[in-house]
Amino acid sequence: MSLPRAALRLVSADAAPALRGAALKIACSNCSLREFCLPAGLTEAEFAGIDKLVTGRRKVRRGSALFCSNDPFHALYAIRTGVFKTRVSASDGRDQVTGFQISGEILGMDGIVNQVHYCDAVALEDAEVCVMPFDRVAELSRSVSALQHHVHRVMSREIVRENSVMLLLGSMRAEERLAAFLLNLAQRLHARGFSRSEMVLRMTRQEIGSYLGLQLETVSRTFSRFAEDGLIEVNQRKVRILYPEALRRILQQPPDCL
Amino acid sequence: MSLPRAALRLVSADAAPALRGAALKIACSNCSLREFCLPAGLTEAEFAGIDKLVTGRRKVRRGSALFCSNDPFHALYAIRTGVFKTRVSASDGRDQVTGFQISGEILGMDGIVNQVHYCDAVALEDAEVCVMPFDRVAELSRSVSALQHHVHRVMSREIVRENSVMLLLGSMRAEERLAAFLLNLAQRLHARGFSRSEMVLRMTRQEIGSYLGLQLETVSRTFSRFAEDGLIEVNQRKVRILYPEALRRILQQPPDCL
DNA sequence: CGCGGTGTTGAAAATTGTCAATAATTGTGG
DNA sequence: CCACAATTATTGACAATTTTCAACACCGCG
Repeated sequence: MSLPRAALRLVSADAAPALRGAALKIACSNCSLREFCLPAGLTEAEFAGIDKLVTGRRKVRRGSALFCSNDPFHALYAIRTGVFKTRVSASDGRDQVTGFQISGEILGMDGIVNQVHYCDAVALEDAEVCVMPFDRVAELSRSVSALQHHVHRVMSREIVRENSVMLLLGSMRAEERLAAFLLNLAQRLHARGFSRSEMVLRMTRQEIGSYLGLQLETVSRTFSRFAEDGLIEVNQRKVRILYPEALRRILQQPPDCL
Repeated sequence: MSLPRAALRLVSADAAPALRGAALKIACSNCSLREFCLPAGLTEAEFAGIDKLVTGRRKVRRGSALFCSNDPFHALYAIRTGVFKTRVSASDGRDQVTGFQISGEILGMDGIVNQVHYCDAVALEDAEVCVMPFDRVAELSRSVSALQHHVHRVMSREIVRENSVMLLLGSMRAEERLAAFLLNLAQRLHARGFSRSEMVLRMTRQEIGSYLGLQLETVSRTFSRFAEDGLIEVNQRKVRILYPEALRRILQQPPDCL
């Protein structure tokens, strides 16, 4: 376990105002999440600029917020470690989880329009993010068109993601929603090198329910039904997908297919 | 009323292939929708560049698509006249209306990520849009930072809008959904100079239902209930809001307030 | 004038929500 | 390290909203 210890030292060094080498400080160029956060095919010179995008890292303890609704907006955040949820609240206190974000994904784009955040971003486990002040992002994208295009793509991807959540919320039944949730999460974890079939959920049934527009009891029951039918194994937060094709089939069945 | 007549002549001139002055062709600087489509506070010189953003206009007949899912992406579209719906489809044919767009609003941002459109944009009445090839938008925003910021804002605004639709779909009951729909549409129409209370819906009950995650019968019944309660007057597509405060109150009531 | 698409309304069915009780797990403090 | 409290998860019974199916009315257009 020497590597984590080194990482820890690096992090605590980050916090200190005086630093030896800027390259060591925060090196996107060496980051294993590069392919998720950054555009591909940058030149050396462009990388040098990009490395200056990230002005620091920030740790967020489980349960606390990276930012909240109405907080002033000044930066985008790239998740290094940990899982977040984003949520919006109605005036009467009801809230809606709008997404779960994992390493390599970007948080904060909701703040650009009004220079104020619209949602809360809460860590579901101890997490760390890279802070990218948005004025730097904007400035650098004026000269590095690969970065410009990347910013456009990341925002467009979020629009498309939300489109598909709207499809889920607007026209799927409980089983379909949960199947879509599990397949999507497994796919994103797998892209990051985790198991294709096993996962440990970092969110509660209530949070899953909020995201899927269901009550927590319905989520729990649907998990149980999937388990009974042999599609998955569930033990609290530990989920193993046994028959991904069956889950995919649930998604594609119109409601009147018995 | 000499201005409108001039505008009309301008429009018909646009249709002709041979044009005298490019400045006359498509003049964002003179467009009454400027405040919706474009950044505020541009210099003369910047306007000159912006006017070159729009390469042409395109008419879309009622019922036909401006673009469809899987169409190659190359432009954003600013709506001049008419109302559109956007919709996404599941593999089994079910579809979900993801939004209704009116004059001054921007279509096509879903296409940026994969250079292919993710949704369909269908005109609900005869419509006309300004075509803004995206590579021009990108290039010009590298030099005109007000435009760059505007593009970021428009995309962020769409992310925020979809967030609030997720809240609607995930945690509101039928009455709340319809109230939110009516208030939102009325507000957008009013910002464009239409009546605050009277409107003619361009979409069917089915389309409203799809957008709100409800069946068309539920939409119809909820309209009738609002009318019975004196909140609105409904006659087919003609709707008049009588007590906007009551509609707003419906939105803010938690479901267990009787 | 009639036809097709659209809208309204009723009755019954079904999915999901609500309430409640219990079990399992996690975190905390002694 | 154990025990207790608090949070989270599961399951059942019942209620409620919404969907489904069906019949009919309305409107606009050819």
